[in-house]
Amino acid sequence: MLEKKYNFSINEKKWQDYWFENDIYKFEEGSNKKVYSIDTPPPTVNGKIHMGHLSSYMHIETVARHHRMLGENVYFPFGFDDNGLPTERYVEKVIKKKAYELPRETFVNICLDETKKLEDEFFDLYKSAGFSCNLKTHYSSIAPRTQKISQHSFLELYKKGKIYHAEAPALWCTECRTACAQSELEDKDIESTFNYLKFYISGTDEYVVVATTRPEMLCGVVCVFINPNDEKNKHLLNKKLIVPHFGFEVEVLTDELVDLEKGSGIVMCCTFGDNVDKEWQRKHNLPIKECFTADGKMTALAKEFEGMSILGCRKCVLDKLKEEDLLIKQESITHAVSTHDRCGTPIEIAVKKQWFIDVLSHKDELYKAGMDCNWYPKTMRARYLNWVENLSWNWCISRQRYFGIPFPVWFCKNCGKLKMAEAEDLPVDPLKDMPKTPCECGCNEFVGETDVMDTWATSSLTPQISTDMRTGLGLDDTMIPMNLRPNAHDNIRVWDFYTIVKSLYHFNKLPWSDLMISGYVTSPDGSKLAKSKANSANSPQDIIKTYSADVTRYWANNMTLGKDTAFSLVEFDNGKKLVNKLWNASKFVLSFLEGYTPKECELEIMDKWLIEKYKDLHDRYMKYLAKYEIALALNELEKFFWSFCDNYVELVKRRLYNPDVYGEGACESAKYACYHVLLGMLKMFSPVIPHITEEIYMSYFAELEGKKSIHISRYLDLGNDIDKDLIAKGDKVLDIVALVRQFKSENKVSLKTFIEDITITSEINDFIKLAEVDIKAVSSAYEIKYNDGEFNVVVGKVVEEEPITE
RNA sequence: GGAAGUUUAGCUCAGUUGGUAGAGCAUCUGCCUUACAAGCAGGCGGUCAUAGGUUCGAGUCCUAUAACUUCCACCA
Repeated sequence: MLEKKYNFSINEKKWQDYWFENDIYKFEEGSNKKVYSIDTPPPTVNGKIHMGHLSSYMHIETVARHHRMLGENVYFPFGFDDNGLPTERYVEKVIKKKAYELPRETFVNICLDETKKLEDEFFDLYKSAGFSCNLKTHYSSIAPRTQKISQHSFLELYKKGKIYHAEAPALWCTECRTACAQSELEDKDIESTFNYLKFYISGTDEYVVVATTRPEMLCGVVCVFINPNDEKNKHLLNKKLIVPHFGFEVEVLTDELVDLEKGSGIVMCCTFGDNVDKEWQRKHNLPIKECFTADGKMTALAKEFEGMSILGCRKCVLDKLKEEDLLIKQESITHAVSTHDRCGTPIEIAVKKQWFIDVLSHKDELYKAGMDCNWYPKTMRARYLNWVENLSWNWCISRQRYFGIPFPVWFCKNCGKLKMAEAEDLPVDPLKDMPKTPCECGCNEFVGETDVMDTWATSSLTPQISTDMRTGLGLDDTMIPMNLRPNAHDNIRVWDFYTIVKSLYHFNKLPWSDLMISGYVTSPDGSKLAKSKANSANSPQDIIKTYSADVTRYWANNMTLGKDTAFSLVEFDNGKKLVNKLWNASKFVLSFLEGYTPKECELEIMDKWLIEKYKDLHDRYMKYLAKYEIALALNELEKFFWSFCDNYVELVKRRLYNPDVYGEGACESAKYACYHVLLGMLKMFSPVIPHITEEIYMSYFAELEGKKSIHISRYLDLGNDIDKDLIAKGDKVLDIVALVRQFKSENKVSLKTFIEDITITSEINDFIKLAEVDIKAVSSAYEIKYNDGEFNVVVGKVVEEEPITE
């Protein structure tokens, strides 16, 4: 028997431990069931998890549990993304020191310690949310086995000519002192000034006006551009201009990209101030002048400003220009500047030796791959395609950092030639290990590559990393394509894109067939939820503690797929009510089922009706979930459940209470319907609210079904042959009951008040007569009278005494 | 500048392939009914952003407009 009140804090813990200890969710090796594999997002280990992350995982959870109950063998791995810049920045904050202030090895060791601590915290949270992924054996993106796969991928793609090492312009963060990728850019509105400067024409007293937002880059000007159709300025061609203050001369060149309308129509080009400069440098083969160092200090080119920060130098140069009467005017502007998403520092372009994966020459294939994947919701495909179309940089995978997977590469001390590691020796650390064979030039001494890989170079291999946990096959396509990649929409251009790149290049296959894209949880005012706010009162830990994991999961699963939702605690109340109602309804129904074993019997008409309604619900529920529309499936189920409580149970409870009055057969029939429909509903609720459904299931159904958990049982499928006619007629009976209730409500009497008679006019009286006993019981009526005709119900007089049944 | 999304009851949102506008919350009126007052019954409340179009019929399809949101590009 179920207790009077359900205590979630005791029960949730109880079942979490039970599931964990009994390996309820384990992947069944050697089973011949259909496999359903999920490429679980490994959380980035760089701080706290907020409600947005949690809700996204709760969607994945529901899908995993759903497929398990469809009878599939669900591969639901788990891992941590615990290397790379995000982790380094987290650690730098914790220890209040920059990575470069410590010896490399010391810093890496601190990273390993700190991530371990955080991972324990994450682990507890995942468990307390009732997650059914494999928490026992998880992968880590810094672990040796992962390093091996990642380095192997590097070697393979290098062999295939997809990776190249080149001194080329790359996006550079002066704060993190590393190169980064296009996907790490984030626009930020920054206040600045547009400065109109005098460029004198060499050998004359005339000058032209050139506008710039970056006067500190004057020392790096390599030429000046005008539009080839610029009549006003064409006299400048073949003349030289003098760069203000710095005094050196530059040529005037033409290019279509120059906007005639902007500024004076004359643009200075430095290498590199922005993307266009990068284009021009390549196109016109311009010299490269480095104005600043890796950490954002001006170089000797800046003359007296050497050593200053970029912004400091800007200010001093402007002062100087004013002093020398070279600054005509300044306009205040706010413009969008590309910044580094990890630290918010404006991104520069710097030339360094970097490792790149070629993506620009495969745009077409990458575009097609996006077309071939199934995106849920469909509109998310556009974001991917939009990103691929706008790609303008090859994927720079090298980072001048420390806590990452090293490149398995050395350089010969003698000839400087690259030396790649052998696949069988992986993983290698080129700073500790040495190649086993000499260089082609005969030299035996090497210098290891100090750069490390971008974290996405590794996490783009999660299909292989998680497969490897099972098979130990490393870089292998045994489980490719996986069934599902779930993540939030911010990761489309990053993780999803890079994973497609790797899978296409390695195996010429899509990494997965389906993508399920979650929306964001925003603050109540609609702004982004920041990780920094995760410690507030609404931390996942606190929410789960206060509202239970089930209610939190209910909340998360009510979000429409792909749509951002403002976080609101009010929404949790519905979940609380549902859980409470489910408990009470189950308690009530089970009180009649004690000792009952289901067996076929002659069914009363309204019991048949309920079964048909259930089949209809089951059908719609499955169709929605097949499209990952969890919220809609849940909504259908809830509507059915509340109607089951308020209508069906009310209709049959007297039959259940009084078999002596209504007959054993009528009671059996109600029990049959109650048993199946309650069980079926519990199963359908269980992916979303796994704890309370388990508690109810285990108290009664588990033994009869011979299962050790509801979560490894199958859904209750009562067939697809739905009798729509019976459903419509039964619904008419509910209409009659509703009209009687309305009558009593309008007359302000209790629903149990007895009435003399009900006169029903309808065209389906033969059917209604079959339900007469139930109608009489629920409406406390003495007598039902029938007329043929258009549907109408007339309720008779209220009477004082109890009607005599039979 | 390009793309996507949103606009439905006071609030938060559902609304499958076109067929009489839905739920929860809020509010109001009742009801302690042998599971549940964290409940039950009932009521009030909507020119479905605007303007056109297709259709026997449009919240749903098409075209334009407006407002808001997001992504991308621009960054001289």
